[in-house]
Amino acid sequence: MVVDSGRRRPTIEDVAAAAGVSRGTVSRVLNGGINVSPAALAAVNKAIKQTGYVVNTHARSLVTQRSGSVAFILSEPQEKFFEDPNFQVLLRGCTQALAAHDMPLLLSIADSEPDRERVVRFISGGHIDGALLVSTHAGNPVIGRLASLGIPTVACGLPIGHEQELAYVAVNEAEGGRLATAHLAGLGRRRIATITGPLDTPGGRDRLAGYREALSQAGIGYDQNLIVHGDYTRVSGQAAMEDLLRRAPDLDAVFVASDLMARGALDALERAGRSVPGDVAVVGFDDSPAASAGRPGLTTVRQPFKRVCEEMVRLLLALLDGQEPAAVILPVELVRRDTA
Amino acid sequence: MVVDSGRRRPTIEDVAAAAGVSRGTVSRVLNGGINVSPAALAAVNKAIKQTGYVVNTHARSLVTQRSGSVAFILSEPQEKFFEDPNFQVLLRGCTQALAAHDMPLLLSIADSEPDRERVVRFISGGHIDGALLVSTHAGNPVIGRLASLGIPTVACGLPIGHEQELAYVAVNEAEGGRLATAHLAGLGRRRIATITGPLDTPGGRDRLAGYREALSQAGIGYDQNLIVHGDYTRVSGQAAMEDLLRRAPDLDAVFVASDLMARGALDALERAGRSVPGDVAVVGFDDSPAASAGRPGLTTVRQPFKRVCEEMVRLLLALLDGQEPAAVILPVELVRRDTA
DNA sequence: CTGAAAGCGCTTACAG
DNA sequence: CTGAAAGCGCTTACAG
Repeated sequence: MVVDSGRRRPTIEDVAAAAGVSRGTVSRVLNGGINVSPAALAAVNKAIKQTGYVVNTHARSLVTQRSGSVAFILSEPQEKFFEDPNFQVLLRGCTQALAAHDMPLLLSIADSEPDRERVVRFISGGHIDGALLVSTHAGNPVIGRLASLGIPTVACGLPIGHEQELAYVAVNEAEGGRLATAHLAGLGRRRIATITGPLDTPGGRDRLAGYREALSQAGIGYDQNLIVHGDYTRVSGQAAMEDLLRRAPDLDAVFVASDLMARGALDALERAGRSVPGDVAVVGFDDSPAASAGRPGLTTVRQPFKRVCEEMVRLLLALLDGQEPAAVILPVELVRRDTA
Repeated sequence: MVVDSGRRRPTIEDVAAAAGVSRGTVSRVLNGGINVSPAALAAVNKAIKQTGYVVNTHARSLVTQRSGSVAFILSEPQEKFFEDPNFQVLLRGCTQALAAHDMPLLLSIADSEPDRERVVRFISGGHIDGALLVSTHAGNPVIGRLASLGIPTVACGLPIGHEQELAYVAVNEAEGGRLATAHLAGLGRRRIATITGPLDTPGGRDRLAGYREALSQAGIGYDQNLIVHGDYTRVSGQAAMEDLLRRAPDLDAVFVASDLMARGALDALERAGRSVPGDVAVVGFDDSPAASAGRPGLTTVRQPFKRVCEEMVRLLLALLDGQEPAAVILPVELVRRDTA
């Protein structure tokens, strides 16, 4: 490939001339090589290499009415964005899944009302073909806007209140909560507490449901004192654990709805002089670096983030292809480390 | 504004018709309103509102030969990307600084050789006007590629080995190291250790230089045993601290070249039964959430990340405007909390 | 200050 | 299978 930033970039015309065919034929080669003779195909490919031709996406988009790019919309309060490692994992995964289709990812951050306005304006300006949406909270206005604008959108996680309109990829949250709690019960623990996420998030709501289900399956009674809520941050996990230790000093296990909160809970347990897992067994959720890096290694429920991203991109491409919105639910699995 | 995803989007032609002027006049209004009569200006603006017109960027780019978007290139090994909160801060800051200019940010992750190839191909395809580059390590091949392709590029941090070719925004790393160490000396500490970053990064190299300068200014001798190296991760900070405690059990302070490593160092000190700041005073670097959230609050050197991002974008726009590459060095400041 | 027109680089029926 | 041609929606000299 000849790269030359100084000279005019070669166009389809240059390739056609070099290959001795028409512009139409070059274009056909570029778009899948259908209805092209083997000889022409070979000539054009050679000419492309020779000239260092790269398609001008703007010219292409102008006629196809497609931008060939998608927006990744992160609609979370700022603090979350900074702290929660899952966003980074999702962003990275989606970038790479799209790159595999040669599609660039436009990052849009919409964590304030003016930003949301701007993002919606940008989206409705036709700059992108579709959107990948990451927003955990129910009632986020961006969700409704995208849906009503008819922008092909795939949400990450259950879009509470818009399950019917939007395509989405979620993990089996309830099963994760059940798995974690059943594991603790299987260890012989009977006073199993839980630190949930916000209840207006699927992760908050459904992991708790799984917890309750596991308790009932294990024949363990339900105790309101063993349930406290956090907001997925490390400090909230620590505060929640301190709260639990006050309310239920006899607890012997805790299922925490995120690894980050679990780390905070471990801090609190250490300060309270409780050994882990001896006195209190702990299971987190996510299998993020917060679980695998650092000591002790955190037993947790693994979310298949890479797979989530791949499915999101697959679903979005299907939408762009005219298919109906679909939902994908992915399985989770327990990862045993040191804390339970 | 009328948004209608069903109907054909209005074009400049529709606006011209509604305003009773030619397409050229509408275009002039769109591009700054120069050489347009007040009456025409008003009519066009009204027509734009009425029709809900939004410019088709592809058509515009096709004629202007400018994409109007820039790439944010993150060229770091995967682990770093996941753990280091600074990348997230930079990404967010640049996204917002660009959004203020109505420019979208294309995220490009180049942490493996195939990815680097892809990113360079994408960039050289003319899809973007310029690049914001985040890559801490010297000798990163992407830097040279961008420079030789003539892509307007602004680096975050000193681009070691390419200081003359590339525009960049950096903080005064050496001054940060000096400030932190001088603060420790001012506290009466005399056995001041340091945990550096990798020495092929400006942050590793220059913060260490500042440390040495402060020692010499304070009349404290230099002791090789008090210097160990980490890689900016939390676990590396912990390991480095353990190493230091073995090599120099009498140390009474430590300057750590990142907050995350400092957290790891605090873990090690706690395990070793050293009180902070009583036995050992600790200063970090960055003023990231790792410093402000969590206990104890970490005394640290604040990097003005928001400002860094704004300057990067300003510099890039200047480059796109034909100006010569410039460098901006931003000041740092000490933030006192609990650990020193 | 304004309009008519050329042209940016593609794709895609259409006719052959 | 292939070429000639129209057209996507803009911007920008050019002439007035």
